[in-house]
Amino acid sequence: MGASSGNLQVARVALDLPLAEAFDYLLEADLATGVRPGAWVVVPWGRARRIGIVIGLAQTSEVPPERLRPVIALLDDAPAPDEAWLALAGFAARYYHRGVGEVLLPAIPKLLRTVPSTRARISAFARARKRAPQAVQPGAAAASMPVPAADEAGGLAPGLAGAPLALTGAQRRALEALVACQGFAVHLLHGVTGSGKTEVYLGWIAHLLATRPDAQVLLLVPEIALTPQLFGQIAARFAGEPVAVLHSGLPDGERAAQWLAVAEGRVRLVVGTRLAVLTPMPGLAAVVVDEEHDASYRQQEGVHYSARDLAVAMAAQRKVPVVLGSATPSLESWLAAHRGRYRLLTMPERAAGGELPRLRIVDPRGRRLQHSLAPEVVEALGQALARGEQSLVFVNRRGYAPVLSCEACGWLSRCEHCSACRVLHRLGAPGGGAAERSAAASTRRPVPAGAEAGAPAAAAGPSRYRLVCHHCSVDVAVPRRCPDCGNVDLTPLGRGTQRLEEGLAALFPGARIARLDRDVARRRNAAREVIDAAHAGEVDILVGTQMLAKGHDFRRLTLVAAIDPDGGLYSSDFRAPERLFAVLMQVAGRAGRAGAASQVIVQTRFPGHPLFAALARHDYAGFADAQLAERREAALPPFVFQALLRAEARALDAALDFLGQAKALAEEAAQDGVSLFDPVPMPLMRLAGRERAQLLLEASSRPVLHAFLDRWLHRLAALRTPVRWQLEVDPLEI
DNA sequence: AACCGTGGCAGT
DNA sequence: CTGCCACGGTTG
Repeated sequence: MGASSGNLQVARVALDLPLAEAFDYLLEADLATGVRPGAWVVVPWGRARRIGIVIGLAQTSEVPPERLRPVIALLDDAPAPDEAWLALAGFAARYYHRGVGEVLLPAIPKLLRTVPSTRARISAFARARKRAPQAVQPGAAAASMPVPAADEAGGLAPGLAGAPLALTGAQRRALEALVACQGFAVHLLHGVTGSGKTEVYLGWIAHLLATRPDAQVLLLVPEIALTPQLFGQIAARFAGEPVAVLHSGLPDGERAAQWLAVAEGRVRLVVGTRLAVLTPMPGLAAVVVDEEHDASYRQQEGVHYSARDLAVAMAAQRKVPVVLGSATPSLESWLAAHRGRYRLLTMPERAAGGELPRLRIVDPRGRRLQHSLAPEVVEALGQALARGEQSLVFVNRRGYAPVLSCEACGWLSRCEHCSACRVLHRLGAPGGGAAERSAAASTRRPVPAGAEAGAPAAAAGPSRYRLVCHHCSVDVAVPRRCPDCGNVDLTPLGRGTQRLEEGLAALFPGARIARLDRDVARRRNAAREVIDAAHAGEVDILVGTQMLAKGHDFRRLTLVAAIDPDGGLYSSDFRAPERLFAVLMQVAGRAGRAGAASQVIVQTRFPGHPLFAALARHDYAGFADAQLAERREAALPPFVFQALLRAEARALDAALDFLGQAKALAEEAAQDGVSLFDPVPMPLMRLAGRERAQLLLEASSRPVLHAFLDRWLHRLAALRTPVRWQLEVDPLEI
């Protein structure tokens, strides 16, 4: 155990392993002088070799010297050591209670962290360095960013003029506050949909880049937001400025090239999804997190970090300002603004001068519904159609119907592997037999009247429908008769996007209807085609999920109808109302952006719910304050701090047993301010054939939480168990 | 995580 | 007696 003394040169190396520890290696004389923290090295790992990052140097090691093996090579071709990057990874590792290597190495593109073969004539770094990011072209989409050409790295000559913009008073005030800001500060930019937040970000970024030649700025966006529209705005503003784009959909070579250009400070403007936050940025001068409330900032694999929270931590470490922007900020950010930790910048009006849409709440109960639509909805759609204006029908369920049932015996289309029902999906267009792939993306002509008659499973034959589990993706044929009682008359319950699309086609035979959801978007470019068609005025009614909610600016859209968005209202998840309010606000915000009078109709069976009253007033602040009061009363986040231990095993009892042992250990390590709950099966208890359970714990403060977790995890790691487990800090779904 | 060695048991 | 898998301990 005792540290050996002596004059060793030891490098502590972080490796891509799910282990908390870094590993010690000897630095032999030839490397001892060149290796610093942050250096990229090749080390032996058993019989293999791995790339690691040196996180520290020492003269001694806990490991007996005879067991230390030497560092094989220093990758002197790699980016220069970046201490700020190490510091951020160190913070993330401590905060999420994981190893530094688990944070650092997955943040590096695969091509750059594979051990170089001795036969390769040119290193991966040299290859990646040859391609440098280019300026964004107007209309470029993230998936089809211009392929960087060789030797364009030096192409930073161009002017930054950008089109001078007419800013609203609120935009100008927000921009002035940002421009005046020196050092670390968090700004919460709360602007209603259409208030022009992007112009404020871009104006600020332009100012920074114009005044500081070496500055780098990071613009984080949600997954779905890498749209042509955003790149159009960037291109208009930053003519000729190379822009790096980082997201998980890039081909390996391109990802490596973009990443390296950022890490070496050759690109000043970086736009990316959550993973971009862990890219080294030597010149970081500012960070923007757009739609900061968005759940896609949470990494779901490996270390479950929040890119928004890491962006704030990084800004604090680097002493630079950060802007969190949203029309519906997370309650965590809203509270921080209330308490004065964040500076609140408000933009209450739309930039184009358009009125916010009028909002009506319609109760479908006891009404004569047509294809599950209340008369007010049908009438408003008809009127918009007659005026030649566009409508958007929002349903947050994809597929044809959420469940298939047997009314004779109560059978439901449950998934065998998950605790959820399989969703009925239609494979072809309602009128023809074409496959989903070809039919869905294009706008359709109406189907012959009566096409929807009867229950589809029976009327159309099972081959045109499938039952799909949205959790494990198992996809089975629709049974011809009830598996339990033999009844041939199976009934789809509820409505998804496909069934609503079909209903609308029957109601409005002359209308051009297009659907957009994840099924449509699966086909390459299909989402783009639908959006383009909508922009070109080739669509009268858009039907879809929240995919339609973000970032799009449909000029002729004057009606938004949200159909039965009730799922979130009385859910066991205390964050459900917050998410529902955000998505409704966002989808409502698609209406009337060009200034035309517009309306939003929410069809709901709970018209008296205060959420809708606040929504009708466009009153985010009122809603958020009421939610915070409830959360305070119930001692829920953001007033307490949570962590969740999840366990997964073939049998539920094994998972629960493990969590029981974990709880016993926790009670030994517990302290004032920490409360432990009982192990319970997870809401989606069974997933892909694995049984899952969880143990929730709460603490009165972050320091208390982290001190407790340190002691607890130490004991937990010593517990040998076949159960897979993982700790989630600040869990979003409980 | 990936790899190795050990040990149990079935099969030729 | 060999071969295969399952488990558990190690990797510096």
